[in-house]
Amino acid sequence: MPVAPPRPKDIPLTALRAFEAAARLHGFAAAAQELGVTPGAVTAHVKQLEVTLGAPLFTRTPRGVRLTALGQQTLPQFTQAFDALGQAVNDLRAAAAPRTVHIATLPAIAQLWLSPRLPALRAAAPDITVSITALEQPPNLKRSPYDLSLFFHDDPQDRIAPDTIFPVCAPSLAARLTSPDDIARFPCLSDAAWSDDWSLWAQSLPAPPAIAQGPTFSLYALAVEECVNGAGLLIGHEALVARHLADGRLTAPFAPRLTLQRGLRLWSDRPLRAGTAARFVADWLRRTPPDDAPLASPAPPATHP
Amino acid sequence: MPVAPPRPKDIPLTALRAFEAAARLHGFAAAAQELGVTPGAVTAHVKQLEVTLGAPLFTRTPRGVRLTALGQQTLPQFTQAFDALGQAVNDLRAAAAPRTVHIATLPAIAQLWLSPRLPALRAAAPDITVSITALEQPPNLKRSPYDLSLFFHDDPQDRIAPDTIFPVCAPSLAARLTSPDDIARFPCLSDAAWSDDWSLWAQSLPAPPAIAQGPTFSLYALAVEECVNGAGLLIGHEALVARHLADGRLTAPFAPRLTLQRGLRLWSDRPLRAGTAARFVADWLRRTPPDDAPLASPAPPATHP
DNA sequence: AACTAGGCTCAGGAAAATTGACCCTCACAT
DNA sequence: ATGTGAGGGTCAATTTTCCTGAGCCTAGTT
Repeated sequence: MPVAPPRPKDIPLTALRAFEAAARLHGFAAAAQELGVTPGAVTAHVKQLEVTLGAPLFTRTPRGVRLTALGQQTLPQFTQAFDALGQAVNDLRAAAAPRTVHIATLPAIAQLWLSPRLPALRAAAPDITVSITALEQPPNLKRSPYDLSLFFHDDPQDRIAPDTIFPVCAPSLAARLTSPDDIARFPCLSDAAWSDDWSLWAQSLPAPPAIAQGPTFSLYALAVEECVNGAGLLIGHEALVARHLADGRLTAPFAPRLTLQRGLRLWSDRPLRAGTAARFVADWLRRTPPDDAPLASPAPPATHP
Repeated sequence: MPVAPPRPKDIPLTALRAFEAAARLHGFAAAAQELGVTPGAVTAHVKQLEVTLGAPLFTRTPRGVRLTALGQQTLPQFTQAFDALGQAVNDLRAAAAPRTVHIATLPAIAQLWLSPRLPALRAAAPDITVSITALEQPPNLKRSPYDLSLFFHDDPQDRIAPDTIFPVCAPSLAARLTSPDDIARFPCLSDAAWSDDWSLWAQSLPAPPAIAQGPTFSLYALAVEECVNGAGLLIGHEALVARHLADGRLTAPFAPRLTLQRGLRLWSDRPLRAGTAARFVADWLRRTPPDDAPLASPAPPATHP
C-alpha cells in the first residue's frame, strides 16, 4: 500500500487570470467585464491568490485598487504568459478550422452593415464560413477567439468608412419637414448607447434646433426599423443607413452632416497572413462596394449550418 | 434594458493544460500523474478540447496516443506559454515569501537525511523557513512551486553524495552473522520502491548468496526502524543510514559495498541568484558535514511554526 | 445630503472537475 | 492460445469550484 503523497494543490489558473486582468486594467470591475464575470468573482479570485500567497497584491481604496510593489513586479510576466496562451489558442483554433472566420462587431453593425454583405461574400468564397458575434465592446483580440474586430473606433488605421451622422426619417414624414426647426414637432428616436447623437449633430449647426425627446432603443437596428415605420426622426450613421437611403425606405431631410472623429474600423491584432481565410474576408470587406451601389444579386434564402 | 451579449464561453484553461501535458509527455496517464489527477480527468479534458475545436488532437491507439499534425503544430506554443506562466507563479511566490524555501524530496530522504540537518540549518539561518514536501517522483520544477529538488538521480550534476548500498542490521543480529551466506537465515527487509536493492547488491558479489524474502515496506524509514528493532537485514543506502551507523543503532556486517550509477542530487531548474534564501539553503546543504561527523549539538525539541 | 463608483461579503445554486469502477484493445510473455 | 499489463475510454455520482445577486461600505462629487 503506497503512501498517497498529499500533493499541495497549486494555485488555480483562473485566479491568476483574474489577477492579471485586474492588474492590467487597473480595476476589478474592468477585469470582471473582460472576463465576462461579475466583480464579486474577481474579488474572490484575487483574495484567494493573496491568501495562498500570504501577501497582498492590491491596496484597496474606496475608489478602486492599486497594485502593490509585489504585484507590479510580476505583472508583466503574467501578461506575457497569458498573451502567449491566448495566441496559442487562437492559432490552434485557426489551424483546426482554417476556413472559418470569426468576426466580433457591434449588434448594429452586424445587422445593418455586415449582414447585407454576407450573401455576396458567400458567393465570392463559398468555402469560407463566417461566424459573427455581436459584442457591445471591442474584445481584447489577444485573448478572445475572434479573427477580426469591426467597430467604430478613434484609431484611423484600418478605417473602412468615416462615421457621418445626420437626421433621417421615413419619406412620408420628410414631406412635412422644411427646416431643422421643424424637428421639435416630431419625436426624435435615439439609441441608448449613442444617446448624444442628437445633441452632437444639433451643436454642429449654426442655430441648434430644439430636440423633442423620443423613445430610446437598446438596439440601433430597432430604432431604424421604427424610423422606417414613420415613428419619428433618427440620427442616421451613414454606414448603417446607407442601404435604407439607397432603396428609399429612409430619406435625409436636411443637408447638414457631421463627420465624427471615429470611423468604422476593421482590424486584427495579429498579422493576417496571405492566403488565410481571415485575410481574404478582411480584404473583401475593405473592397466591398458602398451600400448605395447596386449589388450583384439579392440575398439567397440559404442559411448556413 | 441593454441586450445581454451572450458571450461564447471560451475554452477552459484546465483543458488546455491537460492537452499540453498529455502532448508533452506522450500519454494521458503520464499527464494525469503530472497534474495530480486520474487519467479519466485528462481524457475528459482533451475530449472537451477536441469537441469545441471540432478536430482531433490525438490519434488513439491501444498502446497510447499520438499527436495529430494539428497538435504537433501548436504544442510548442502551449508549452512555452505554460512554462512562462509557471515561471511567473514561481517568481511571484518567491517575491511574496522571500525567506521561505520549498524543497521537494523523497519521503525517505526527507526523514533520514534532510530532517536531521534541519536544526543546524535553522541555527545557521534563523530567518529562513524551510518547507519540505515529500513526493515519490521529482516534480517538473518549471511548473511546481518548489525551489529545490532532492532526489536520487542519474545525472551526476549537482551531486551531493553517491548512492552506495550494503546490508545493515541491528548490532545484536550482526553478532550472529559471519559471512554473506548467513543472510539466508534471516529475513531481508525491503522497500517497495527499491525492491531490487537486494539482488543488485547480491549480484555484485563473486558468489551471490541466497536472499530470504522478508517483509516489504512502503516507507524506507519504516524499514530502517524495523531493522533497528532487529527484525532482519536491510539494504542500507549510505546517505540514509549513515547516522544510524554513526550512533551504533545499526551496523554493517559485511564489507562489500555497491555504488550505484545514481546519486543524491540537489538541484533547481532555474538559476539560484546569490543572496536568495534558496541559494543559501542549497549551498548550506552541499557544505553540510556527512552524517558520520559529529554534529554541533543534538536536535533541539523546538518545532517550527 | 444624496449620488456614484468601486469593492466587499455571504449564502445559495449552477457548472466544472474529478473520481471510481468497469470495459476494451493490443503487445508480449508464457 | 492464454494470461497479463499498459494505456485509454465510458459513465454515473460526488465533490469542488465558480459565479451570481442582493445588500453593505467608503470616499469623492454634485
